[in-house]
Amino acid sequence: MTRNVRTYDHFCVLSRALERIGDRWTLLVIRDLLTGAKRFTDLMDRLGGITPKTLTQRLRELEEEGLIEADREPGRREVWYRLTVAGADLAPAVDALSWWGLRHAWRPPGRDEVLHAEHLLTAISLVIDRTGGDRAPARWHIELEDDGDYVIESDGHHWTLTFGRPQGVPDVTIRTTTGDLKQFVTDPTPSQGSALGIQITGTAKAVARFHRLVGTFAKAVVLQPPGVTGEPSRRPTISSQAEDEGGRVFQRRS
Amino acid sequence: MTRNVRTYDHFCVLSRALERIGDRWTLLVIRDLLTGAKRFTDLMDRLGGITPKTLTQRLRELEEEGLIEADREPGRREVWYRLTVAGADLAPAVDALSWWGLRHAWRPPGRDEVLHAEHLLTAISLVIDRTGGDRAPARWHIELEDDGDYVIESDGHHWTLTFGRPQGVPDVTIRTTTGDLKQFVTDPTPSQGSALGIQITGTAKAVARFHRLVGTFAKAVVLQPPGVTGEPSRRPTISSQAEDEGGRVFQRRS
DNA sequence: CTGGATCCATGATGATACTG
DNA sequence: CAGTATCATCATGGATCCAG
Repeated sequence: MTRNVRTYDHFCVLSRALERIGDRWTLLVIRDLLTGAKRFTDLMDRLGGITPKTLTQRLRELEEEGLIEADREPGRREVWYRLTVAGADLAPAVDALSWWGLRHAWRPPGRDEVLHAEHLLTAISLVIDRTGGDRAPARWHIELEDDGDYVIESDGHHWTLTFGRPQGVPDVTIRTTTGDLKQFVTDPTPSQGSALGIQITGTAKAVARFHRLVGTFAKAVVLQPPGVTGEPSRRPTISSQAEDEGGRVFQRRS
Repeated sequence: MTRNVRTYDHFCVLSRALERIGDRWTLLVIRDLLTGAKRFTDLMDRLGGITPKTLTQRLRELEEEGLIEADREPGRREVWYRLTVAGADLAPAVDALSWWGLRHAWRPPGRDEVLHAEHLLTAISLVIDRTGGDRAPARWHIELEDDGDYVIESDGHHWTLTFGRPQGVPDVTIRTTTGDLKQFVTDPTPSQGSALGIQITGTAKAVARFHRLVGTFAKAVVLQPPGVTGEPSRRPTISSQAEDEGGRVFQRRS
């Protein structure tokens, strides 16, 4: 009798959590739904390499466990998947893991790696939220000609990314493509924006703030693939309070 | 050519993190090392059901990725595994996932589920840290006759659990066994402590605070297995700011 | 006893093609 | 658009054995 690989049978809150969201792909599905409801093919686009079989299986499991809901309207082909409150409550955990990944598992994009605009924007939002002290309200509308609309905004406390058109008037509107956006964030200056033909509109002050804050991301991480700007960097380049000092060991928290 | 199951090949910080700690058992190993260095068999004890083959593999992977270090002193049998700074930096992510598990994936202990004292104490520390406003400094020494020493303490900002004897003088000392501890936390009153023969020493004030804070855990969760005190509860019983209201759906964060 | 290694079985996942 | 179906492969579990 082989033990069920999907459970741990421990009396432990972390084991319980991992039984629900610890399977391969699961947390990536949650991540993509945290920015807003999506269709099956929207998720397939973002989860490059997943097979439809696996995605179906994950969606069914998540639905059964009450983390997502499927919106199947009769007479409509599309099925929209969205998080329940329990699912959306994973946001702090997803953010904590992403933040760790940014600092300790960073590497420049590989040659054959899929880059979806949403995940680049997620990383930008995360860096702006966690490294800058600037949390004053803002709303940036990013229109990607090849991938729809995104909104990066701060409510005065936190920066978040959402998929879809903005609710309310944006301070800054950016119109470009995924490819140009990727180029731009490595050097988010007005001149680079012009060179790439990116349309950025808004008040001079708001646009300057946009450039400055996106600059914190460019400074924080290395986007160029190995060989373009020098040595590949497998070491983290972002510092936090208790940062690596070359393998020194310590004992729980700071 | 089958794709490597251990990578995602996405340019995404969460994917990068999950490639390192997303495998089965990996985050549970991290969790057990977050409370202090452990030996192979210490980990085997806590990771009930893991095979030595899998544990060896996980330890090698984590060592290679720089998240743990193995302390192999010549002339000594034991190998001590401990977190590097990069590994210990996973603490916020582990805590966030555990906290989600406590609220949304709780269930009473199953009949055949392994309960290790360390994981019960982890959950207690987490609840005290996140639900109470009481973060004044404290140091509780828990001596388990069958499982060594633990310390739950607050530095004035956060409550943490560590494995091993306390550094400094504890405010409260609790001497008992794993089984009695499990019984006690369901009803952490002085009378129940006496009935179980648990030795609790310290000033009256400190001991009263201990009982009160452990009581927040008892009130927060249901420890009894189904049938003992009534209906099984698969629903979470702890409330946080944005709590489930029966499947209502919303859009990213609160 | 600790700290593993080995062999085989099984189930989860991937590749590819196809369908209502 | 939203999946199913079929086959192949790899990770994990069970059981057992072993060296210092």
